[in-house]
Amino acid sequence: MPELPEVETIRRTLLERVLGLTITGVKVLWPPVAQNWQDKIFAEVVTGRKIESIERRGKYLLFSLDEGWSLVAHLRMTGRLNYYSCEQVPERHARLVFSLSQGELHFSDLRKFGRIQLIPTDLRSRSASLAKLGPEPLEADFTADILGERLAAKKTNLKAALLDQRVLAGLGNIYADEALFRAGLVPAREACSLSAAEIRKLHGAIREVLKAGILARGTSVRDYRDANGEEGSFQDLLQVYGRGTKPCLQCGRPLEKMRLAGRTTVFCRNCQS
DNA sequence: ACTAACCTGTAA
DNA sequence: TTACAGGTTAGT
Repeated sequence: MPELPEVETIRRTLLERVLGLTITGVKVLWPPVAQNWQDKIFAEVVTGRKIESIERRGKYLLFSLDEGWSLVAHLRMTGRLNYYSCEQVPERHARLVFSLSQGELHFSDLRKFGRIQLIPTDLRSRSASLAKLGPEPLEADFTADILGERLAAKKTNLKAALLDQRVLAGLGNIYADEALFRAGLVPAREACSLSAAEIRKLHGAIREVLKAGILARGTSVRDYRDANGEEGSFQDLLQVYGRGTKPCLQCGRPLEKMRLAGRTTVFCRNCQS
C-alpha cells in the first residue's frame, strides 16, 4: 500500500504524536508481525524504551529507541500505524498495540504482510532489508547521472527497473506509472535504452511526482491513512494509475493497460514513447 | 530475471 | 467464482 509519499506522511504525523514518548507496554495480537532480535523477545526489550527519533528509508520506517535499540517497520500492502490519544479497543485487523506514556499506537494490517523488526541501532543500516536499498530519490545526491548508471545496469523493462528497490528506494506501482507518464516514457521500454535527455526527464519526473505526493499527503485509493487516520488527496491528481481504458487527460485517447513485472501498468501510447 | 507465495477483502 | 489489490522475496 504505502509508497514513499505515504510512508513519509505517516512519519511526519507520527513525529507530532509519539516522538519523545515512552513505550509502556506491548500487546502482540498476531505474533508473526513482531520480529525478535536473536534471543531477545520483542515485547520485553521494547517495553520501557523511549522513542528518540523516527526516520524513513525508502518505504521503511525507522524508530530509534533509547538504550541502542531500533524498530524497523514495513507496512507492505495494507499496513497502518494508527495513533490514539486515549485507550482504544483494537480494531479487527489490529496486529500489535504499543501502549505509550501518552496514548496508544496500533499496527493494523488486513493482509498480514507488514512487519516490525527489533534490531540494535548500530546494526540497522547493515541489516538485510536496508543494506540493499538504492538511493533516496529526494536526496540531493540522487542525480540524473546516478539514475542513468543504475538503469544502464538493468536488463529489464523500465517499469520493473523502477519497482526494483535496489535501483532506487521508494517507488511502487502508483508512483512508477505516474513518473513514467510525466516523463513521456513507455513502461515496456528497455531500461538501458534511454538517451541522456530521457534520463534527465525521468529523473525530474520521479522527484516531482514524489514531492507532489507528499504535498498531497499521499494517495488514498483504497486503505491508506496517515497516523491520525486521515486520507491523502493525491488520488485526485493521478494521471494514469487506476485509469486503464479511460481517456488520457492529455490527449484524450484511451489509456492502455498491460501487465509488467507482475503488476498492472497503465500508460498512454500516444503521449509516452 | 520471473513466478509463486504470503493473506484477506472486494468488485467484476 | 475469479481476478485483483500501495510489496517483497524464496525458489527456479
